[in-house]
Amino acid sequence: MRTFVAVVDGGQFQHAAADLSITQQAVSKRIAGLEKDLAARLFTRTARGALLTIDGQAFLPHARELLRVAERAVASVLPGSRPLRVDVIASRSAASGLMRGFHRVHPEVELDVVMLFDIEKAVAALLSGAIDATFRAVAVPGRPLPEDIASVRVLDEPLQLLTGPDHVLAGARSVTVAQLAGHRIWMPGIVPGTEWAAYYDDLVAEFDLTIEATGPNFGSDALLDTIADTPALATFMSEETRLVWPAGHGLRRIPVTGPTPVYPHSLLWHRGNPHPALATLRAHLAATAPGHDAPGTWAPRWVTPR
Amino acid sequence: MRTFVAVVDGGQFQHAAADLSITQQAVSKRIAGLEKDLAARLFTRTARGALLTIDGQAFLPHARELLRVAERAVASVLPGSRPLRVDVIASRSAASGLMRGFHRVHPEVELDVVMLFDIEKAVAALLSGAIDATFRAVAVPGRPLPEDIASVRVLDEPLQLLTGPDHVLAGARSVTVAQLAGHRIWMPGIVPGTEWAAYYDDLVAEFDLTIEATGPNFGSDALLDTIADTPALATFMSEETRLVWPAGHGLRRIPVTGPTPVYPHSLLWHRGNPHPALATLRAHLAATAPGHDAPGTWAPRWVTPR
DNA sequence: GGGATCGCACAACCGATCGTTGTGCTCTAA
DNA sequence: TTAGAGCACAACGATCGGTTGTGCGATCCC
Repeated sequence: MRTFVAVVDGGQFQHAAADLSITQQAVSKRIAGLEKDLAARLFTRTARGALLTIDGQAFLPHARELLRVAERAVASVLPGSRPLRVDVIASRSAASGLMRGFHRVHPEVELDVVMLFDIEKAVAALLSGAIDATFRAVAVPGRPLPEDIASVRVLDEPLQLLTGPDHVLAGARSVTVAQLAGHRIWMPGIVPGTEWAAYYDDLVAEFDLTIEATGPNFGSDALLDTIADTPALATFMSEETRLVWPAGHGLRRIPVTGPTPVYPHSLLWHRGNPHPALATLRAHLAATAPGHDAPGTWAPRWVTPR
Repeated sequence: MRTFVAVVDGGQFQHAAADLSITQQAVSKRIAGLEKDLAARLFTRTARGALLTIDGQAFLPHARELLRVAERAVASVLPGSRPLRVDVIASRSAASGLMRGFHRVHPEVELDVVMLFDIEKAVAALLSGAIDATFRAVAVPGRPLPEDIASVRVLDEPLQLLTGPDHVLAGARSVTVAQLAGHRIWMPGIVPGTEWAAYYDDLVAEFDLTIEATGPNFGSDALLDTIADTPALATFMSEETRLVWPAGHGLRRIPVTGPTPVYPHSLLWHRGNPHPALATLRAHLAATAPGHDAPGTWAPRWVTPR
């Protein structure tokens, strides 16, 4: 591809050969090979150089695009000034939405979004420089953050109740946390020791709920199927999650109030990280992120204040 | 890249090897080579397979994108059902704008836009199947279209006068064609025998203008420089052309009336062309294209009526 | 706890690939 | 007609990328 583009830009094989520091014969072979693979003639050879055929003209923008993408791919793992690498807790979380908003406002900032397993791995990655920032619920009890890691609260993500059509609460327009006492809340796939586990532990302790966090996570489809078919089961789900499920399931989303449990997101970063885009991200979040600790919401006490 | 993505999808080297019909050792070597080239570890090898590192996670979307682009690149020259290939007369012409509009409405239609030299080459390309459609001013006198080539008028592109700040007409809010008699209109780069040449020949014959079509085209920058600096020179330019020129040039665009010369664009295609997207394009143009032959406009008589 | 199994890496080997040099052909311009 | 520019073909050699064979560490399971 690089050779093809070089010939187009140079106008002739010899020029491209000089550009690439190879012989004209090598360029000829490369182009011949490309034309053979594509089963299409890309250049018309003239006595004064090479001109694009129609096929070549159609191929050219794709070739340039390929080189751009390849360059970005390499840059994404380059130790130097690689794209800003941000960890989010799940692709459908509110943090992911914040990053999309950031990308809309700052499309010039190259981004790579990754998803690490838990806050421990995320903090280790911050310390090692493998990532530049992470959205997490910080300060799980008994595990203070290292000195070098800074954090700010950026967003509270409200949780809603999700039930099937035959659930007792399916008809309710909203429920209070107190009303949930005694009902079975099913949260499969919560791994002990993660911040999610700590969050639900606190929620259970404070409001006397019954949360079944056991069992493997067979994916959201299986979860939704079970919730839809089991009248006695419900689950928590972020308000922002866009669900895609087959019609006819009749799933109900019910706001929870008095108070509304919110999952508190903070941005964490390494104080010594010099990446210029990190400052841009922090400034953007400070300017645009909605508030937190609003009246009528609940978050674990161990969440760092402010 | 393909191997990298296969390992990610399969979860282990062996699985990827089976997918690609090569040995596990070959996969190991490919990944090792990629990691060496990138100077980054992409997988953590475990006893149950391979897991992405943070670098690998950041790299993955770029790798997938690269494969997508490569696939599209190959498809662009595939003889089978390749993208719809449309020829436009210039990248800044109104036809180009029509294609952008089509792409907005039908983003699912894969497009390749090319630019051929003149209508003869374009018609030959239509007949050979190298392109699927072309925007041209059809029926240059003495050269009827072949039987198999169909055409419809789609758009009239009004021309404006472009002058420097010191031109006699620079202050006019609009000029009539009659007022242009005697003034020197400079249109460098018009190649004899093309439809552009035929167009200006007719314009000159009908309104007794002085158009200097001689001289090589040194690019639009040189043209604009000369127009800006030469009080006695003006040129025609499409109303839609967005100019980018240094501040201070003081170029003036002056509408031409009584009548307004318009460059008539038609869509040409091969009657036997079965490309499904061709019908989509024709339907889109029929539904959305502005009218033509409006009162107060002028186009050469040899333009196909209707 | 120890053998069986799983999964990846290293080594040796070998054919295909891709570069080189040398040469010939064709088209253009003087 | 000739000189030169520009690309293709041929022969050759180094490197690359595949294979087979084997080793090593981790996990699983009785």
